[in-house]
Amino acid sequence: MARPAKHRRDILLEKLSGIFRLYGYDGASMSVLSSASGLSKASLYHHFPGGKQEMAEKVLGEEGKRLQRLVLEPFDAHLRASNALINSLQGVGQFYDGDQPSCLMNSVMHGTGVALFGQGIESVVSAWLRRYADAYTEICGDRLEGDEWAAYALERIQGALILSRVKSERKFLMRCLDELQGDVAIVAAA
Amino acid sequence: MARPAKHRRDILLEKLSGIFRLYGYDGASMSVLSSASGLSKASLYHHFPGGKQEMAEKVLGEEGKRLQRLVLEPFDAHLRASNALINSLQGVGQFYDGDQPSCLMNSVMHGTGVALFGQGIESVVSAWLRRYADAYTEICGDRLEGDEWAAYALERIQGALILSRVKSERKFLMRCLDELQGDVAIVAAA
DNA sequence: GTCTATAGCTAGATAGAC
DNA sequence: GTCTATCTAGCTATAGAC
Repeated sequence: MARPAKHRRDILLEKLSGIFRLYGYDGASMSVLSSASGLSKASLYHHFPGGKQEMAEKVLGEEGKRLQRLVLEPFDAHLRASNALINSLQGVGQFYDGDQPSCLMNSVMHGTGVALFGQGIESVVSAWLRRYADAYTEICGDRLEGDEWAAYALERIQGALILSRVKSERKFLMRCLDELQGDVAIVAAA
Repeated sequence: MARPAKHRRDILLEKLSGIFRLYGYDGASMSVLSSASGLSKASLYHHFPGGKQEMAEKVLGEEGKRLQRLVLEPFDAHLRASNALINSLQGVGQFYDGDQPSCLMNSVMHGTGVALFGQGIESVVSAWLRRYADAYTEICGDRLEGDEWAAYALERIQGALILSRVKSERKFLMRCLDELQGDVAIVAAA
């Protein structure tokens, strides 16, 4: 008997995550969350006594774990910095999956969500920036250049997500990730 | 007597614009729009009989005109393509003003706003992409490279706006615009 | 753990006085 | 052109049966 409850909770969180991603925090009403999850509003309150805010917290927590696993953990594997970076960029492609990839953290960073989650999101983004800056600094030997490349990489990724969503084409994200991996390979070979 | 009514309407639209930018479409409630504008809800309905949707339409219309004037019009001035691009990138810096610049179109591209304004925003972004692609193609002589640079430029700009907002620092946008102008100058000189 | 029913409130929108 | 007062619908959240 393989713990179906936990499994179902993961699925539930994924459904809720999809709604917050599409609607943002204020746009994700309890009615929408209820029909998307297939549970009544009362049942949702049973699972998340803190209501919508707790749902968003849990969903963002899972998203943070996913980012940690796919994008940040490659840097803990004691690889060469260039290989860790390339693995991480491939992880980014998995992290932002689907045909119209978009960033949950960006979706909830408006209206009520800013006050509730802005600080947490800022610290996640900062950690991501720091990892990339450290790795690229190790590759090119210049701290300033490493900082600038990290900002450059995150800008391209986040901007590509916006273009992908606006134009409904995943290719912007894919091409951006390919080019970033190319950058790393070139600088690492030099 | 210099048409104070029109002047005040501009100011009103700017106040409303700031709210939609911060809160998104769903998060911008009539109460918030009312207190931010200093007008009662009934007065807002006098100016915008179509309610919140019409407010957002008018605000997005003004934003479109601003983008046209600051970012796209440089390409109609019969300059060399490289100079037009550099002028346009300086226009981007004016278009996204303030200490924590952010994109109104991105803010309303969630929840209800997608169905209402998604198509209009897509066409604005496409026009922007096309202008940059044409100009860069003229500079480097390669259509494919022009298309790719246009996507690259818009990704960096939109991504820099996200980083600027998350980290509350305008420097990401400024550095990105400086580097894009540097790119253009280098390729134009080659 | 799930539901129906509903409380209490706030949303968008209107009526009508001034 | 602005306001207060108010409507209805939808919101978040809870009570209580099963």
